[in-house]
Amino acid sequence: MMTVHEVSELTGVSIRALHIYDRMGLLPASQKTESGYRLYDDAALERLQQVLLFRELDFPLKDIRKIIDSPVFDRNKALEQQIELLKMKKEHIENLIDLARGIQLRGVKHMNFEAFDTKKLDEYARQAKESWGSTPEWKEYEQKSAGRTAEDNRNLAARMMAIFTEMGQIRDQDPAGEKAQQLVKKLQDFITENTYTCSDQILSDLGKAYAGGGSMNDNIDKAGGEGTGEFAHRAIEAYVQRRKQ
Amino acid sequence: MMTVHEVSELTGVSIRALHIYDRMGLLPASQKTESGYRLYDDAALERLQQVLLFRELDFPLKDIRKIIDSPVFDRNKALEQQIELLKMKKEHIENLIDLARGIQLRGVKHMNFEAFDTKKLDEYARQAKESWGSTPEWKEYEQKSAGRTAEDNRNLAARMMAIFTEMGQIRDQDPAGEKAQQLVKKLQDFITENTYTCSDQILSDLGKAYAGGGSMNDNIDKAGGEGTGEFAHRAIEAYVQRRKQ
DNA sequence: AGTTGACTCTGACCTTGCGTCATAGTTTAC
DNA sequence: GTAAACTATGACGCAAGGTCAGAGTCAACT
Repeated sequence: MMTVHEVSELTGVSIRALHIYDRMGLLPASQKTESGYRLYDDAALERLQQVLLFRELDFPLKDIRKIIDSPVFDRNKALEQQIELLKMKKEHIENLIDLARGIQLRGVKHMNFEAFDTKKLDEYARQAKESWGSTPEWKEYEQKSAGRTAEDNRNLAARMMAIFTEMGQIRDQDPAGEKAQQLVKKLQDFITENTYTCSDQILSDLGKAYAGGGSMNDNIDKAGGEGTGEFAHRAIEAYVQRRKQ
Repeated sequence: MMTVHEVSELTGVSIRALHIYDRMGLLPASQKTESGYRLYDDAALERLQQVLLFRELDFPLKDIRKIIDSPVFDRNKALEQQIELLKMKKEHIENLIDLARGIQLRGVKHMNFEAFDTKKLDEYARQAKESWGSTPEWKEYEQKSAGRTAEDNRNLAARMMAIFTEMGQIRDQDPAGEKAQQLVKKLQDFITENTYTCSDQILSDLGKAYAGGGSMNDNIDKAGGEGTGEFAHRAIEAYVQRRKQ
């Protein structure tokens, strides 16, 4: 657990910015002390890394939040897009260097402004944003979450984590057992109710993230104890397999 | 002469931005029609190119104006700095690409935020800015121009140009002749009075810019007729040489 | 000559992403 | 137990425009 100061030192993000990111839900503090001090864990840092990559690409913070919180968010897809955009930006800068060198050597008489043109880059960024906000799942999520405050969202997250805490309590039992299967159904219903229709396919995808070693995994293990994410993954697989027949 | 629309199309700068740049003196319209429409000539475009290079490097517009209008402004020095900064920016982006690739391949467990660090870049940019604002000439200029409005500045520019118009009228005569030499002295005094103490050395440097084929040259030729810049250059050289003895 | 459509002007207000106090409570270290 | 260092909230300020609104201008077609 790190304080704002420590996070700020480590990442170069100002304390003021952390306040803002917290309040707008872009990077909520993982926890708060009784006196209201913000504390951040590794999952938060991981999220911050994502945020900073998007920020570097001049995405509006609201959009970043939307993208990262999108029900269909996929880190790898995001990284690919980010790399692509970074490459375009690099190219853009190379063009500017060439332009500046050209002026140095041959004077300014060319009047070439193409190097400043960011249309391609902007267009790609627009597409990238759209790719997160135009799926049916997202539309549904938008509707259901309209008018929700950051408070509400934290509340929902807490209720979701409560389910994983329950799972954690039986993680030494059979993932295909009745209690575990009931909890999986409870989870699926909860997601459907509060975010978007959670098909078995989507549930299965989520399950992979729960055990994938990412921030999801960490969060879940924190709620239910070491190995809960892995357990949830197996329980979900059993659930989905059974329903296939 | 181009309209705002045309300039906007050519350069990608919005019309609104052009309005703002005009009002703040960063990029004054070269001329206005009776009805108040802004018109831009090639010298303005040249200046805009400089502005955009600095803007790309996230220099505040006010600083850009200061730098470009600095009595000691030197296009080549500026270009060198810009290239250096662009190279650093490029490197920064390359680091980010590496970071993103690393996360893709090996997961996020490294928690490396160094790639986001812009301290080196910021520091260099700070130095670059300072290098324009810390010469004695600049300090003097700051004092003399304190409280001057954009209107005042245009006025001064017009009075300066009037001197070149006078020069233009005698540009078929001897640059070392009495009339020409009087005008050079008038110019030197005008600069000393309104900007900073214009030593013979500085005057000589300025003279080179007047004939160098840049925007200065263009502006002067526009005020006094083709060849006036060249004439001014020679007149100044004669003036300075004579005073050396 | 009149009208239409595309431009342009100014001015006022809105927005983003913070920086900068001010004020007040909290924790840590000696 | 007190100083020094942190932290929180809130209010305000700022840059660099975007976005109308209201009004004038210009070119072109009819």
